[in-house]
Amino acid sequence: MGSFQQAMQRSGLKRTKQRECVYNVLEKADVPINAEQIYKELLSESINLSTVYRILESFVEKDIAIKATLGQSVTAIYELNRQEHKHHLICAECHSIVAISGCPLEQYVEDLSKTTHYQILEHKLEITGICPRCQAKHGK
Amino acid sequence: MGSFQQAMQRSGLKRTKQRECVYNVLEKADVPINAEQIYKELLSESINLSTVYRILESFVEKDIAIKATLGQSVTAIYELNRQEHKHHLICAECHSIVAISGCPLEQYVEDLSKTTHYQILEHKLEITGICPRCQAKHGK
DNA sequence: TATGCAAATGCAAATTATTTGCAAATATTA
DNA sequence: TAATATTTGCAAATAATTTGCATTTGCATA
Repeated sequence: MGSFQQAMQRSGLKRTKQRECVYNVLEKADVPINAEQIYKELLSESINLSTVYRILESFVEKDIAIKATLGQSVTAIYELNRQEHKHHLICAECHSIVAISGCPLEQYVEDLSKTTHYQILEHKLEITGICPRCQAKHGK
Repeated sequence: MGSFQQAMQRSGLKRTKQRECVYNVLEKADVPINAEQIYKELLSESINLSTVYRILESFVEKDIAIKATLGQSVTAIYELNRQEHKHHLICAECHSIVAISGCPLEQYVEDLSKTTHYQILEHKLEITGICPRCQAKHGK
């Protein structure tokens, strides 16, 4: 069974063409994307933008997707809730997002839990910089 | 000299009543706040909301303040750019924010810069958990 | 201390991101 | 296949933020 079908089954959401389209776009994206980007990706399917928003909302509600905001941007971004824990590198100029492999914080978070007595649930690390391409633009 | 006056002098921004008001609100806030909150705080001064936004923009431009978004919220929040680099521990239940002393990422960020060829500017770490007090509530 | 001018502000209107009401369409279940 | 609760499309509403433009103000300098 496809992972979309599984997700619908577990969550109790109906298996519609629109949900499948949005799911597929999220699945093939390797960085978080916003509603507008998903909508544009699906122009040929002529899904309504408000439907995209509603689908994303339902996905977040059911833990199928994760909603977040990054940096100074005020646009919500979404990604499939894959188990793997990931962080991102954001370019301050072109706003491109790159995933970083590995998490430098595992041990730290464990220690922190002991010293603060917080029950740590999750963490988010955002690193901002200038990507090599934008640096090159300056060099010229 | 007040730190507002200093900030205006260093940045070259004019020292206006409105800027001083916004600065003071930011200065006395110990967590980041949004434009609407600042506006409401200043109702008695009757500053226009768009002026608040413009002032915040100019502060961010001049590194007097820092703009960010947190979690799933799509509203920008602002805080004075106090030099100290800090991370925060956020309680998922009572939403209290606690500052963490020390940064576990200094070496990591330096290494990352070498491997990715990004010119790293800054980073933000958000740790979410349940604070001891909220845990205790459950225990009962 | 007055004056000129760029910068800053207020106000209203525009834009962008997101949400909502409602009627029509569709998936699921019996 | 019919019944029904869910989902979608569309248009309009709302929330957050930005912009154009006329007016005001801070500050340099005469």
